[in-house]
Amino acid sequence: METMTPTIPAKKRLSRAAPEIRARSFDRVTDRPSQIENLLSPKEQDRLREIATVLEYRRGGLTIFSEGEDSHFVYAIDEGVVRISRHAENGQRQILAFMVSGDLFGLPDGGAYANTAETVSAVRLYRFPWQQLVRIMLQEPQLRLNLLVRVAYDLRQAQRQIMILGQQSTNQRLAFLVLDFIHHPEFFDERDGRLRLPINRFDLADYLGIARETAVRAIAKLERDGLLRRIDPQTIQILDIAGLRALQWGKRRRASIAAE
Amino acid sequence: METMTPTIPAKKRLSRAAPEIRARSFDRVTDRPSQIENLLSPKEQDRLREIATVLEYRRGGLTIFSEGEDSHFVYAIDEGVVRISRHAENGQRQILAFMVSGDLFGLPDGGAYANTAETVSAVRLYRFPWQQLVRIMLQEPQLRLNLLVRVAYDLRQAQRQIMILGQQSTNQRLAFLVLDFIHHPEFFDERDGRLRLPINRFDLADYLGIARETAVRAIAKLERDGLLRRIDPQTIQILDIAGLRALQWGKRRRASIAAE
DNA sequence: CGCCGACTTGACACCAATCAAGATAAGTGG
DNA sequence: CCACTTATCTTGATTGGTGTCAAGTCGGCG
Repeated sequence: METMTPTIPAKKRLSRAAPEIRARSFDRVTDRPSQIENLLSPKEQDRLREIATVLEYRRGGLTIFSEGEDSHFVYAIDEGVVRISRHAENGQRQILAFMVSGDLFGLPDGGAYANTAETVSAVRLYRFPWQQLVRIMLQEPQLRLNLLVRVAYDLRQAQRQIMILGQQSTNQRLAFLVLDFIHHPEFFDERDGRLRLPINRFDLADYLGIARETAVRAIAKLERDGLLRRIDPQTIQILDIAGLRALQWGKRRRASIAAE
Repeated sequence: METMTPTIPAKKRLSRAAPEIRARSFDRVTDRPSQIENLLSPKEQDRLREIATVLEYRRGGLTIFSEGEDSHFVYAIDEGVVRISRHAENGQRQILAFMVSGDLFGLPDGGAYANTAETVSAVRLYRFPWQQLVRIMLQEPQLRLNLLVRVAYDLRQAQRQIMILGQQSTNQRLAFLVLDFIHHPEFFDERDGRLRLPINRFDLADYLGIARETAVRAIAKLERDGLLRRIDPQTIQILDIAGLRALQWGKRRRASIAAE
């Protein structure tokens, strides 16, 4: 819920007078819970439950829907992890987001799904018929506004991902991913510092926009630096959270001089 | 308006049985006009005009708002180009999008702007007080739904940018940018094939997530390959659109074997 | 036990970031 | 209008990072 509103130094604004020099600034991490329960009144939740179907996927690797298919349903995750991806013509896959419990996905784009959704682990989710959802929204103004808030939140997250892919080095990207997962208690055990990565190296690489081997090497690098330790391929122990935080916003290879 | 819904070959879906091999697929380019006029009825446009203020910025490089500032207004562009960017703590800047006439920006995120908006050229835009806009939306259900559509569209665009940054090579990214601008008649003259790039190399690089010099070299490369020709730094002549299209989805350095 | 898939590490080539320097264009003031 | 300043664009040389290929290890499962 940390909606930080830091002040920005006006004099450090990028101006014509400081050419080819970038202004020093900050990043607002829009990192707030996205539980559907937090956004809906009990009454609205009841309305939704009436039209919801519970779906169970017993293992990972199953397709919920594919990009280009006609879209009739919207989904909300009750438990498990789902990957949202998009494929290029040449077969390249980019994972746009990992969805966890409480997240919403499958909003239609011109009647069709824009992305592909697949299970990463066993998943239980709610399925809402889009047409009925629209009908309810017409009656419940607040619900529609909440949906807008959700989409706006997803947009912020996507923009954050653009920042990471466009500006951060491989190691920094990995630090982001690790720190993101740490916020989910279902994966991170605070007592022993162990983090279970629910995704394999392949998905991890396609999410960070790097090659599998590079992802492995990045993990090995963080291990050499004493920031974490590999227990097994799916489990790591976090040794230095502060160090990870320092890494994620530290200087990049592509250093840009701040306007002083 | 090209809402393509290509069929997806079901057998080429990624499966556990084909490990470490990525499925061949496609990309749905959600490339449709985003003119506010197309989405609103005359009546709704009138309601909006009542509360709108027209702002004029005489040159580029001016700040409309900065990330972290309290947000009270939403903006729509009538003419000119605006860059939406976000800054990291270490001073790195990522340009998230270039907004042109008809585009909407400045939606608040928890009462504050999540991004920075600056003029790239002389700009005329409409400014809407957020509070009044919310009031109108409560009375006009359709308007709110339209706003949702707009945000959903922006989300698709952001996801497209994630794909480009995560999967495409430098030359391919440049091809994307060029082909995007070609769709805007205000920049591209179909008769002589001349395209005026309204942004400088610095902005271009920060948008594509590369260094300035790399952007220049990428342009030089496309020129050597006969795809375009530099008239002056801000103007290029497109010589081979088909070649650019082939480039943007062609094989990447990070080649992934398609499941055949 | 043998197979297969996921993970890991090494070698190498290539691309892109960086540093440096120069060329061109755009303002600015006399 | 010109001299001067400044910003932007461009190219070269160098180095580090990362994709790719190849090989090997580990663990699960039949």
